[in-house]
Amino acid sequence: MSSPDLNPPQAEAALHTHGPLLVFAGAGSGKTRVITYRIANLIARQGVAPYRILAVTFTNRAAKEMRERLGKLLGDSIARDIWAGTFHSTCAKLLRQYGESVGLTRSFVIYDTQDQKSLVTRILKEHYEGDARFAPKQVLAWIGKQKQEAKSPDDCGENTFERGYADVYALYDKQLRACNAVDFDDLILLTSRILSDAKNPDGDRIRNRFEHVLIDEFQDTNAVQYKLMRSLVSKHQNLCVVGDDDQSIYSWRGADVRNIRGFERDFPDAKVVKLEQNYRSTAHIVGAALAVIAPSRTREPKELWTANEAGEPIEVIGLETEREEAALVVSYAKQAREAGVDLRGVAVFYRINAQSRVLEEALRASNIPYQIVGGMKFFDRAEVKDALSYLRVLDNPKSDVDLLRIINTPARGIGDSTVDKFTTYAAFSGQSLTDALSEADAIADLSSGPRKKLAAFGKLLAKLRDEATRLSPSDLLSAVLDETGYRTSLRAENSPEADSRLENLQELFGSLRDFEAEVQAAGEPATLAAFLERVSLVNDVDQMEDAARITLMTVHSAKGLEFNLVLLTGMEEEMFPYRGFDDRDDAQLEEERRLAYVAITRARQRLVITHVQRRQIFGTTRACVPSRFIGNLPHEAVVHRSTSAPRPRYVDQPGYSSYGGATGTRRPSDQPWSHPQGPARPAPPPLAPGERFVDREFFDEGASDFDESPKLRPGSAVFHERFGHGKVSAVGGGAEPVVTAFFPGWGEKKVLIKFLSAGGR
DNA sequence: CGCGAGCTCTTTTTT
DNA sequence: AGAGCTCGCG
Repeated sequence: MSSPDLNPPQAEAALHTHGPLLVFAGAGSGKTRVITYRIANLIARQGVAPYRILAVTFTNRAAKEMRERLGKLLGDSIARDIWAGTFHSTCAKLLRQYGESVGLTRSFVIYDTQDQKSLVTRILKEHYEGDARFAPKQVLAWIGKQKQEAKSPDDCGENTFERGYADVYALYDKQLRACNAVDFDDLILLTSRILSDAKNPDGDRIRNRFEHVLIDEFQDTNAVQYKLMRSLVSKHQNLCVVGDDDQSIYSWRGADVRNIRGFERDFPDAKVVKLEQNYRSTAHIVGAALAVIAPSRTREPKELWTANEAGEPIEVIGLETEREEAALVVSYAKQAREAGVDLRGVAVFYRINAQSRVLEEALRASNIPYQIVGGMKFFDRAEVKDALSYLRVLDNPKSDVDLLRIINTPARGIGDSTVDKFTTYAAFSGQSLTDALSEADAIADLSSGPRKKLAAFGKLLAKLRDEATRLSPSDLLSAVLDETGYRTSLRAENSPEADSRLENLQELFGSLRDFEAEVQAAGEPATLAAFLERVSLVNDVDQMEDAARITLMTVHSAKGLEFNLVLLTGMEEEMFPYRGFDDRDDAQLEEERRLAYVAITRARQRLVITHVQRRQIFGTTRACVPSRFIGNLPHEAVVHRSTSAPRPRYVDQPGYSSYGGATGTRRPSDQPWSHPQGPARPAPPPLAPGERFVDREFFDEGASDFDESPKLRPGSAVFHERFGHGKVSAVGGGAEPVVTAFFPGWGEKKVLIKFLSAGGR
């Protein structure tokens, strides 16, 4: 296997067989090739049984691709036996088999974000009526964080405030178990518990099962995942982790880049290999990526390089508005299509999903075939979730969240007050809602009408559950849609919206059919449970179609993918690096920088970067200046174009020193960006309330084409009679001249601009 | 009880 | 800008 297929470090990694191995795999350095060759080597030369190899990937799509490649090297029947999947899907599979000791039966369901929210809302209503301390979203974020750090309710809650959260956490977990349900974080956490419980024989069973463990995208593992991994390999230490600290972009969901940076501390015997030659991109693109990541403070030392030719220069294009930007994307796509380029190789990236709509509209209007990854997911649509809730509650009767979702969908006269009394009864008698349904006649609080309706609903479900034992999953779905009247009620609406819902249900049916065919082809039974699990754990990248269309997605979704032509849009301060409501700290800014690095390194041949002067987003118009990351690009690798004359802009824009080639190659400083207009601007005298805010210095000189209201922008310092000094967080568009501003001591306030004056400090 | 209008609130990135 | 929610009416 020291073949010409692999360069020396690649071969070194691929031929490693025992003990811990850390592979730093630079972008485009042939990582997947190394992983597949290494697994092939373990099987073909070392005689390791394929089913004793676990390969954890970041997406199910990556797992599938790995399997396909291995299929070519070793044959499909061997490749099929390898355990390959994400942390979440692997753990789900293990819990189906070994979940009993942590309180799960085989038919447990996986609650998604929406389900979690409805469960927590119900708990808060029941136990904390009227307590404003708890907002479901915040509580869930906090619980998620604890779970990602492997903390149980008893392990957390240092102060009173957190203690309150910990109590909700305990109730929430109790409810989940009562529902025979888990959330995403539980998949990892519960598996980890099984493994680290010395008294649990299942832990050893799992451990013994895997002789070799491989983890890809290791820089994006969190604390529980790390813990799980350590106990998984504690006996044999046959562990190979592959990653790139420069591509760590998931700290916001608990990923800890220290897992990769500190790997050698926990595994002192680890062999370390660095893959530094990039085979993917042109030299210009590699150079651009390096220049963007270079100012990063904390990096594992490594040198990415390429022997590829320089290629086309990177185009940086300035436009007026997001609509023009979309038109530019269309024109590049058209150009590509007319040149006979395969549209599969073209991608459009953006920082946040909200940017996709304008792009989508423009592409649709121009008949350019495209697909969008992310955003509103198919399986998140209300009608699809309704149908799935029926299936889930048939499979797992204890799932109260699902039962509540469908108890009055379609409307069957069971209103809120009936539901309240019913759930109270169930809680009081300690039953699941499904069980309580069969006693509907005995609920003293209810009058005969609601009792009858509940009982009828219970009979309907019982009938369907009976049919479920005989029908295939797809036939069961048909039965559900018919017998519940769901289809009929949508047809009766006779509206375009209802028609599109019916189409979506048809699509769900189709996808269930596809699933059955696929699973049966692999010689396995197509169970409803397996389908529901797959639906819970697929992401949009997994679902990406391999059709001849261009692809639109966030930079996060693009991780691990590559395209011949990448159009990277919205490269403006505040958008990318993104700044939401709050200022960000250095660590967050570093992550934005790594995100930009990921974006650039997805491109093979051509990279086009666009930025606009003003952008309409979240209902307001923002003035925009080019991103500091544009300022980092090496002069010689870039051509600048603009559809309009350059306009004046803030000269002290941090991290951005040259635009249109004005000042050349000076390395920009990389300061926190919280004050784009620069610190310590002299304060103009406050105006009397009622006077208009017209401080020229605060606004862009070239912005006369804005609209009628004064040109405050996020970050502008303002003064208000009552609230004092503050900072604008958003500018309200439309007729009302209002802005949202943050005032220390008062919080976010929406105020009329006429009551504001320019306020320095 | 169900529906609709108006209101508020949010607005990163996702398994 | 958009979704989701609450409130009031039929």
